[in-house]
Amino acid sequence: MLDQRIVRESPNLIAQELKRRGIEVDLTPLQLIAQNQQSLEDQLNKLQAEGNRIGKEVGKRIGQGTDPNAKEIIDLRAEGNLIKQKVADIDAEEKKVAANLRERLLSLPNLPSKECPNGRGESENIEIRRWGTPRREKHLKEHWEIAENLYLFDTERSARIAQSRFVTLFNMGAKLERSLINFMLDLHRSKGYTEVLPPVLVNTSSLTGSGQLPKFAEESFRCVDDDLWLTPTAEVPVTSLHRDEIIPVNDLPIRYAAYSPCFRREAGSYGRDTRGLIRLHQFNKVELYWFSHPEESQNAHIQITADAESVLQALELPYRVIDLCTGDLGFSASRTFDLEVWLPGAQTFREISSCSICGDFQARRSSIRTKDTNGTKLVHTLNGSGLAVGRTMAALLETGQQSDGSVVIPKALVPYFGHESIQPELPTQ
RNA sequence: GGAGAGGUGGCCGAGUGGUCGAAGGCGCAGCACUGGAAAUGCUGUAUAGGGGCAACUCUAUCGAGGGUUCGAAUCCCUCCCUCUCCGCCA
Repeated sequence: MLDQRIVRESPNLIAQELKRRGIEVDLTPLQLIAQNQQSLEDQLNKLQAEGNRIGKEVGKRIGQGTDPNAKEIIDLRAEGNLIKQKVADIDAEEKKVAANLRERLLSLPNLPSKECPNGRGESENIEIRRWGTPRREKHLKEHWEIAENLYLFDTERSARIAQSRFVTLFNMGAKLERSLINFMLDLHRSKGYTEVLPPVLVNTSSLTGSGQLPKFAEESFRCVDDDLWLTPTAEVPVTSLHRDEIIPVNDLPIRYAAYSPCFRREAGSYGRDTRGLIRLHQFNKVELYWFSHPEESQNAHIQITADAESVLQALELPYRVIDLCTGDLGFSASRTFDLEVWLPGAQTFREISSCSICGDFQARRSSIRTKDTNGTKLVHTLNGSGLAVGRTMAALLETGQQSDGSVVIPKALVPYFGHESIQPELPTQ
């Protein structure tokens, strides 16, 4: 959420920055609403002050022995009643205007950071570095082909259980998923992250606090009877972990590594990535999340990205780092580095982690502050996948595939997985 | 699900209609004392929005929302949450 004061005083600044995202808005109506809200609040404050004065006067006079039924008291009471009526009217109006203002503010995306490159969309993103050597041989298989022979997962039967875009893992597939989650969490723990296993059902306030609501309701699964939603990413519950808190400055930065299943409707992606583990309604993810002092957040962004990269490096998975341009930026982000892993079967890079700095955007929505000698201020929040587990498995299978149908497991994962490779002749039962 | 108790400042805890934004304690910060520290003493210490160069001041907030009243932390209603006991359950 953007600062109301800026909306009131210099909305052009906002309009200018939103334009970089490709959003053309006239903020004059919003400015008028904000100013109107403030003017109503001002009137309200003055009336309330008058009402308080009368109330105290009555108390004082009765306390001094004036007969509660004396004319002067009755007159004061009448005056108080008059003010009460006016207060009720203005208060109702102010609430209406304030709610309208908030709703509109909540629907505006974050402003891109100065460093974020301008661009209209995906095609104008900037590659900033690569790591590792991609496998470029011909006839490499895609992960679902590899998995079929090894009987690692089944998507068709999963449609019987749930719907399309769900997966059931079996045997070495299930074990691989489990070992990847443990591996990632241990790696991040060793760097000082606090491990978190949050609720998977989150309420409306949590989704609003991190920016998924009100604009993206159609992307989340909802339990209508309970005001609860299935979390689309651990970013949501972890943000709300400190909602309405003032974090002591010495506790910053707070760094969490949260594992959670993630649920997304993937509305509007019909026909895309219909096979395999790339795009599912339910997938596992280990999410990195920082609450940072505002002055430290730039460095934090570099660090959280490096921490996400370290997983790919440990797993020997080649990748590249993309600096998303303003037109491709997510709603809450002010700048984002995407990590794209190389998928040898598809001969392409695919997003496996998105490392974003949100500035005070989520902190203002969620009211998360810190206090130092200069006063109380909003913290900055950052998030990055570390990593999406299903896509990691896809990359591992395609990268480790051998001509005999087996898959070699990277050394770092062997202690977790318990096998150096996955062999076709392993029993499937 | 049934019965009962309760939700007050960073924490504990007083407050049942009139200078209560809220006693007291703890914690924290500053100052004094000390060679240094402990102990002690003094002072300060919520958040948000408005006005003022500032000192300061106004408004709101005692789980949330509504009501009664000139006036509500205090009375009434609704909801949410927590705890205890019983039932059920992985």
